[in-house]
Amino acid sequence: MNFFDENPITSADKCFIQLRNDIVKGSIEAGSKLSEPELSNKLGVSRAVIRESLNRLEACHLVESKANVGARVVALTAQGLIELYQVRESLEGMAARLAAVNMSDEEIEALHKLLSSHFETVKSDETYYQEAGDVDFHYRIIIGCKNNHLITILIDGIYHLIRMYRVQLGMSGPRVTTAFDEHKNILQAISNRDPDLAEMLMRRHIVYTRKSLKNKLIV
Amino acid sequence: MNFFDENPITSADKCFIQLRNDIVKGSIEAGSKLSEPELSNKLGVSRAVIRESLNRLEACHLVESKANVGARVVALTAQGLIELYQVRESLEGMAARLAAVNMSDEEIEALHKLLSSHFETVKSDETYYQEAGDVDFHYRIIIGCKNNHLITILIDGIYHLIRMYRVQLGMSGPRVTTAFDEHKNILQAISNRDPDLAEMLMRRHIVYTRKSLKNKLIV
DNA sequence: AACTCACATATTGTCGACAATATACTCTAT
DNA sequence: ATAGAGTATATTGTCGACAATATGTGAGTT
Repeated sequence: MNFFDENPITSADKCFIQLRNDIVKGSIEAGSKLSEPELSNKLGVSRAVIRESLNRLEACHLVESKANVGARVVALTAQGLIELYQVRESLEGMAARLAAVNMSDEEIEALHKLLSSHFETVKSDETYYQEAGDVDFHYRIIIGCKNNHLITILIDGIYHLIRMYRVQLGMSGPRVTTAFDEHKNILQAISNRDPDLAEMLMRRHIVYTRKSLKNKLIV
Repeated sequence: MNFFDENPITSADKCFIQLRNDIVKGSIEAGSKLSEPELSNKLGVSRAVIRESLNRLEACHLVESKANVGARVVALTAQGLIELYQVRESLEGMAARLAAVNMSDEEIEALHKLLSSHFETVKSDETYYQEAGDVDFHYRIIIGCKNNHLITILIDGIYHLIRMYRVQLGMSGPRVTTAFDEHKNILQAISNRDPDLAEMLMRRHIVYTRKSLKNKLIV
């Protein structure tokens, strides 16, 4: 029997992750066409592998494809950003609600420590917080909700699209410290096992973020 | 130039729809293995087409697959049902909220008429309402929210899984008339352009439904 | 009898080729 | 010169075959 049950990573997995990173990062630019033969050459795999990767990318809303025409990277639009954040508000609000009930005391304790360490970093370096810290905080609450459907939809489904908007529109700025306080309050509600308040605060937090993004989107 | 821009349906599309129906209906039973060669023979298409269909079914959470092992139809569990309905509560609540703002007066008027016709049917035949009427009501509100992300996640993503639970666990019974009243109240809130109330009523409606399902699930 | 290891079988992963469809181009007619 | 039709090219959709991995079977050992 194998002790190390390491899950095997297929070519399609690697291609999918590679392409996903390139798209989020912008190396493959938003709205551009994804030619199967071209990618096949570039990545050194067969078209079958590329096609499977593209299907998965479509499932997480990073590409759109039409039959007999092909796949394109999604376009980043103001409307799309708003719609995405409305979905996020809804789902992460529910995640916070469930986390207030389902997170273990250990997880909550660990999250307190994470926020403390963020506080130290915030004072010295603003950028770190926005790029990794915020993501990490939300990530832990999503995991803490213990609802596998919700986790899948958020992490596999829309998380990377959110990252794509953040990376390519360059999120950072004056919201850093206020966002930090909002995180603190959300965690407090979860610590108090108050689902209603946790959901409300998370939704407000996301609405605020959306509004601040909207301002910057004079693209 | 073609006048009728009918979108071409590929073999993979047809297979996907066929398999989806069979899974929802239970012809392919929950939890069973989906063998690629077997399906390939049965449906008379190549494995490539089957594989693409299976990938799409995985994207709507109707099958789960492991690398080098294969795909299985999802199992229907009490826990899964609860998780699914929590997601539904969150997303359809948001849909109702947005519908209160974004639905056109014409759409609202049409929905009033739909409910009236349901009322007639409810009095004579209970089953119709639960199977088609309820679905149709929710469907129209989802479309009415005008948020394409939300629409995609609900319709393409989890709608059919909900149907699968409903069909295979046999939903019907004493909730018919109370559910009808709840629909009426939700629509009233939307008519009044009251997003907060619309969301709250929709969420309650779904929570009630979940609880009544949970009672029947002594499976 | 139960366990382990090796082998045989079946299934999934990947590939290259052909068919069907869409796109780009050229040539003609107005 | 422009619009349209027809052809040429390229891309996507589908297929069958081979390679890699997992599953099932049976012999051999304790």
